[in-house]
Amino acid sequence: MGRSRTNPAPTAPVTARGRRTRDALLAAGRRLLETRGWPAFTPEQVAQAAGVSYGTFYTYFESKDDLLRLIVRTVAEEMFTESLVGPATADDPYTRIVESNRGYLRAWRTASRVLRLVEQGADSDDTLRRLLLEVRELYVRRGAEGLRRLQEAGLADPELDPRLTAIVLGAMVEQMAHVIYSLREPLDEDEVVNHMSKLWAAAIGLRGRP
Amino acid sequence: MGRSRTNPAPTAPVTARGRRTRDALLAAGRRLLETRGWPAFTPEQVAQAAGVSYGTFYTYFESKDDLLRLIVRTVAEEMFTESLVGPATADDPYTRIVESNRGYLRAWRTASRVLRLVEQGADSDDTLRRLLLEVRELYVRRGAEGLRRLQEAGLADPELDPRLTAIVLGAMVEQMAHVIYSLREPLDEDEVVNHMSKLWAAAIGLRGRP
Amino acid sequence: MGRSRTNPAPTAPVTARGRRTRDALLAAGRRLLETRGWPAFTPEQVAQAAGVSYGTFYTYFESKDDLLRLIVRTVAEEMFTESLVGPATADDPYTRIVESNRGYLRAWRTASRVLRLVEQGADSDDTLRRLLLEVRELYVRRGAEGLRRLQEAGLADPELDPRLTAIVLGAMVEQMAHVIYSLREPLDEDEVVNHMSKLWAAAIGLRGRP
Amino acid sequence: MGRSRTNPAPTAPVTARGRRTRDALLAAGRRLLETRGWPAFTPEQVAQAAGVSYGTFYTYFESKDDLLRLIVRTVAEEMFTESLVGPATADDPYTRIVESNRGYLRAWRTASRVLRLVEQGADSDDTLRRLLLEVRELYVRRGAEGLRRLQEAGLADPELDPRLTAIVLGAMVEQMAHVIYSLREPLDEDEVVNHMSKLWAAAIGLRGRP
DNA sequence: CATGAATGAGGATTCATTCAT
DNA sequence: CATGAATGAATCCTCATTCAT
Repeated sequence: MGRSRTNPAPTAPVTARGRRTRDALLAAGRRLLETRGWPAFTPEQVAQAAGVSYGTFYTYFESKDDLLRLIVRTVAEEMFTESLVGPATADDPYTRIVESNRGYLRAWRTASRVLRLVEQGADSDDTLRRLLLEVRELYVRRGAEGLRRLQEAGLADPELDPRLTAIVLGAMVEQMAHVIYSLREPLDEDEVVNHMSKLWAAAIGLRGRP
Repeated sequence: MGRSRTNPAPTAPVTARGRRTRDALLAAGRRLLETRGWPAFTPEQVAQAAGVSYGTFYTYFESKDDLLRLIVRTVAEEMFTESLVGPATADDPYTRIVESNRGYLRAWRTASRVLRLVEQGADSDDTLRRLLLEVRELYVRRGAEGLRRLQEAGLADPELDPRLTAIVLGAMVEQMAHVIYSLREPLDEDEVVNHMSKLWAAAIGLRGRP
Repeated sequence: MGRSRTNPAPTAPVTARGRRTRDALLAAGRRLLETRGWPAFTPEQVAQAAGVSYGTFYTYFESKDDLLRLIVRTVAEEMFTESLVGPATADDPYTRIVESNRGYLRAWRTASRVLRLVEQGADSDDTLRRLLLEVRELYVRRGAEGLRRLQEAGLADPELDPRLTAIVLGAMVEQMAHVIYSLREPLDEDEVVNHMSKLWAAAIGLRGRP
Repeated sequence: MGRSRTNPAPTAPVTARGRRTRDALLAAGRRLLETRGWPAFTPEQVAQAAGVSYGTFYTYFESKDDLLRLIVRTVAEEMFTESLVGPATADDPYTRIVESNRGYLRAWRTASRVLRLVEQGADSDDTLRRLLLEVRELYVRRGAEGLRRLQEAGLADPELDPRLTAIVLGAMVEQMAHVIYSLREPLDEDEVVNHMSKLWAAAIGLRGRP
């Protein structure tokens, strides 16, 4: 990390086999990072977990940092994608909050570990930091818009600042994902989702639920 | 061959000078950890930052881990202490919520960086992991009790599970501390405190505010 | 933080080149230990003596201790092997004693330095200590059996306890190897062998020599 | 060890208290060396074992090597002294051999550990090496003279070279001391002394015993 | 003299990266 | 492309010795 680069920049794999190897390394790297944390995230262990030889790592990645960036990008992309799923499955606003919270919680479930790992690595360059901020921003915006729409429909307290409210909501859900999935506080996911939704509905003064 | 530690474990400093040096090392270690993260937390850099020579580090700490444990303990203790400050400064329940949120936010402000750093590596040290859990538990309990009292006084929604509610509240505040102080989202502390309090008051159905 | 070994333990070399390097390291380690003693036995010096770079040491050995164990095992095995050479080359019992003493002396010549070195540090490694005891035991048993056979054939004093006698004999030869080869007392090997044999033959009351 | 000397040469203690402290350090150093081996022989541990503070070590000894030299000299002197005790307590030559062997064995009992430790320390300067050789020489000479006297009195095989015979005898006893006291082979001291004596008497063709 | 803190060179080990085959 | 060996800077830790009080 942080060494000066002298490696030849690996080119994209051209053969199918090459692509498979590369994918295996990516997957192995991510799995290691998620399950065994930063110390296990070494080129050697990644290669081994992917079932290829040590040196092969550098056939596909310029450096360890290179792989890390790619993993984070992948995780971020998944979160972007996930955030688009079923933007309005239900009619009932409360049910939409529940669904949104559940989706949000699950998105963080997958990503939380990796993202937190990166967040504190002082090594992590600014590209990553900005990427993380973008991911958060996406969710914030989505939440803010949802609230605005409710306010416009007269279903939520019109005094609340949508953006700030969404930030606070996002913080709550993100940290709960960490509490449940990483710290392993013995809580039932469904119960938490329901509770958070109930609290949130009350917090924004949601009208229109039974 | 096994080496089995022949040197005695470092003892507490006897002279004033020793105490000063030790304190300087502790402070330097904590500062480094907070400001420059894990990679900067090396005995060499800590010693240098404290203005003493390399080996002096080991006059006072058995190992790098030893110092880390002490720092985390210090941070945790500060949070315990801070949690006791002014348990009931105000009569008005809403004001109490505001004050409590402000205190909570500030407690995490100091500790958040260090505690998150440790959280990741905490796989390897159960002592620390347990300490972190205790700190969180303290805040959870305090929040749950506050809510219960409000419920008993007929001032809050009696249906809410106090513990779960407190966990969610804690998650919100802790993560907001991170968002504000580490990610440096440009938010005004007072505004955030007020907003969180307002949301929370509504969430628990607080009665008795103007 | 505990660190808990993330790198895999070194595996046996796969290529011929690897085998050569590993052998060179083993040989260099042993040579250093024999000729320049414990303080010269550092991974750095071993690597340098083997003509490879510093880190290569750890490609083949888990640690300095690991190499030491291997060396001692090698030395011990050589002694086991050597102890089997020509168990009965001569008919004449006296000649057999001479040959046995010469073999014994030479076995210790090679091993003495290394084994004594380890004997001191052996507090810390029971594996090695036991190995050393086994080597000695092997020679003791062999000597005891030889004596018993002579006694049964009516060629040696039947009153002597075979085991104790063999221990004493072993002690004599082992220490003479040290005196000659390590302390460099200027003595002729042949002369010493003959003298020891003569004394020993008389000591056990050997009959049947001219 | 082996550092260039910049220390002021400690002077001999003038006060009684000074002498006591110095003696305590010497004793502690020797005890540590004998009982816990080389790794425990550090200035710090010696000071601690002597009940004085760390720095005091250097009030009395120029260096760790300095103390080591003094210890070895002390041990050597004891062996010199011991070798003079009762040079002819008994009339009977066999009894004299027994007594001599017992004395020899015991002398090595005390010294063996320390002397072997020093023997292999490549650090140990030539002064020590020469001292060790002198100690051995003393015992060799004594043994050789004893044998010569027996030969002149017609009580021992006149063909034996006295010096070589004494060297071999010395080797046997010295190593037996090691086997018994350091390797802790479970042997009875008296039995060993008697057995060695019997063997030796036969080896030199001693006449004149019952 | 005694004390306890300070020093820093030296030693063991790790691991990201490069290289020869 | 793949492989496994080689490299060496960086890191943690030890300990003999020096120094300030």
